[in-house]
Amino acid sequence: MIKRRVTIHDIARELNTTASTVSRALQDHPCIGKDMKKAVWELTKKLNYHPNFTASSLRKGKRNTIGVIIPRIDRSFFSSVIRGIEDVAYEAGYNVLICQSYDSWEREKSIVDNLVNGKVDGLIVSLGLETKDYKHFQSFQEMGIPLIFFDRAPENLKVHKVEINDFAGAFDAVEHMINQGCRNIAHFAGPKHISIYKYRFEGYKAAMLKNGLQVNNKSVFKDTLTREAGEQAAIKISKMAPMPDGILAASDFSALGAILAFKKAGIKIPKDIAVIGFANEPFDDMLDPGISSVDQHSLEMGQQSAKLLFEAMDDQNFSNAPKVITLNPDLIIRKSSLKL
Amino acid sequence: MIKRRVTIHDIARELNTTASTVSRALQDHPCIGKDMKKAVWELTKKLNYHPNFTASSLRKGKRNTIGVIIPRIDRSFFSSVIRGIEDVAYEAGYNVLICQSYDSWEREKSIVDNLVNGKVDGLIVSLGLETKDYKHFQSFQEMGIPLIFFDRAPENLKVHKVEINDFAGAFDAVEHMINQGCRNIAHFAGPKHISIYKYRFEGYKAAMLKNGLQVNNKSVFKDTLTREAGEQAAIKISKMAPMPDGILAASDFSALGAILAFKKAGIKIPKDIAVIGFANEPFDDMLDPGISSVDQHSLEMGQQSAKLLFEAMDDQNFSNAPKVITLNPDLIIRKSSLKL
DNA sequence: TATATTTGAACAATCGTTTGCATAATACTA
DNA sequence: TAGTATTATGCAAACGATTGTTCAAATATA
Repeated sequence: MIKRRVTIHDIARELNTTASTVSRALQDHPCIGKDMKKAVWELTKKLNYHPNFTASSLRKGKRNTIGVIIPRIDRSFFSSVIRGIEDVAYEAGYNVLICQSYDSWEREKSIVDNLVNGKVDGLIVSLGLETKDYKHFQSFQEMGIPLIFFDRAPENLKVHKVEINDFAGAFDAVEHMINQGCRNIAHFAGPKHISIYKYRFEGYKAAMLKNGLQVNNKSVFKDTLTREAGEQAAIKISKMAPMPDGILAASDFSALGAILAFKKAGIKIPKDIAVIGFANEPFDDMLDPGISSVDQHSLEMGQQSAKLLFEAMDDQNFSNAPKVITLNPDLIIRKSSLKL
Repeated sequence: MIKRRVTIHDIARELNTTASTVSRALQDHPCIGKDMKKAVWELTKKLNYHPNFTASSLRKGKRNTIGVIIPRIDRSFFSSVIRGIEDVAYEAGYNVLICQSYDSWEREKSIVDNLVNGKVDGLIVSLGLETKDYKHFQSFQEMGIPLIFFDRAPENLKVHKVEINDFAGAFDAVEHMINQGCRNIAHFAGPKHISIYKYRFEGYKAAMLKNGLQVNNKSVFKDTLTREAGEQAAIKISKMAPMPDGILAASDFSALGAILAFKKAGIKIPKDIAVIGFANEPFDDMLDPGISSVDQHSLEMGQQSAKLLFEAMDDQNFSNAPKVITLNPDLIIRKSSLKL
């Protein structure tokens, strides 16, 4: 049984004044006298008054809420990004609305459509794996609601985004393995239509070529992002002759799957084969051997995304010049890649 | 540059009718003629009309949004619960507002105060570690906004909650270790003022006593929930004589810390000492040995919490009889506790 | 004392939808 | 033909806060 809320009108009636005066008093408006303010403050306490946020939002045309769309929240990368976002939003007095696309284009579209009706003042998105066109974000843009992408961003589109230098991350990881004596390095790739995976692949190739090493097509495993896929790939690798002596995985999960499969097969890591993953998931540090990985600064990515969004919301003309923030990844070296 | 939104008045003007007719047409109200409906529908498409959610919320007194307060989101237990909540909410056409208390009483209070102004139609909470009184939730209750707790719920308070049978979880885990030959089992406990940790401790004691085993005060490690605390405790344990031959940790993280410390010290798991944790974190399955753990059905906990909240929101008189849903934990047995 | 200035507060419109009630037009019954 | 249903629509008042404008009283100035 929801009780009728106390409103500023109730306060006004009790004090023989009007709602506008009460409203101004609550905002500490200079035009309101000291006594009146005091009286209002005291009565709000007494009556347990809470301003109606919806009414205020409607009048002010601002919801103080930002939306976040991610594939799913129970992935440490994403939950960590959200932590960063929520943190910045909280400081700014904003709330965060979370939506999961589950990598489904259908659901992503339905979420965007649901959010476009003024529920949020801005939106932060990491695209689902299925998403290849971005029409559903158009109405958002048309409404003039600021939009920021992070990690998985649309390619060839002038939008604000926060990303890491995936090319450099992959490049450095591969060079590190080469320095450790690897000469025949395999790659666990992700879907090429997603730019982050494309760039990781490019970085891998570039490092190989720069060091005079061949990229063998057989050593590039497509769509190998999950633990299971990593296991399968490892089984194939263990049967190759000559067997690769290093792997750059585009995901920590496939790196994990491979490592566990190798262990089972009696293949030594890093002695027989070095492994480096991507994302620096918490478990990298818990395993033996620890998994070397490219840290994506997920927390910072969230913070930067939120900050960029707030900039865009503050500055009306911000959208004219899409801003791209590129974070530098850090190669976290652990035992899985230390041959020397 | 936010453009002025198209409103039902714009639609009405164009069609020489009124806003109320447009509104009803959009709702497919039986009182509106077919032709008019069609005309309205077509014009909304053409003008790219999106209903203003805030205005609708204000009028209907309903926000279609639920709030969630958790200590922090980048813990797989919590992110998994939220996944469950968001899932159920999405199906019901509700949005989810996420807030992190960081286990701070101060912040928790500030969040609750911020949410009480009608931002949400209902609230799901897992308390912060610092929280010992629940006054800040009172205004929420007074407003008649349904409130559900999960996992960390207030004790001795008649509130709706979803919890697992922590007593049974701990009890079963200890009996399992006893069956594996353990006789001197230690416990890594959490703060006693939080009921879940209290019950885990009780379950541990009960299983010991039932099997004629002593509970040694020295074997109960207080506030040992983090990886670091687990490491410290393991170091102490390794110096005890006789050394315990089993540990029930109230957290997977302290179990992890202990296992890593034991490994370093050359103490064999489970041969020298068995270890069981709590929460069945994803990493339990990745380590060698795998960590046995009490699964808390986090996803289901989220789903049930959301469902319970929706029940409470539907039924005005629901609050009269606080409902408690208790999930049965599952003991997931892995190598860390298999001596036989 | 008359006028100008400042201060404090009231009036009323507005944000965009929703909805109870009134009304007009048409169809149907007696 | 009058009277009753039925159908389709308009009118206007909400929802609760915000804010530009107006107005009255109090104070200061000439």
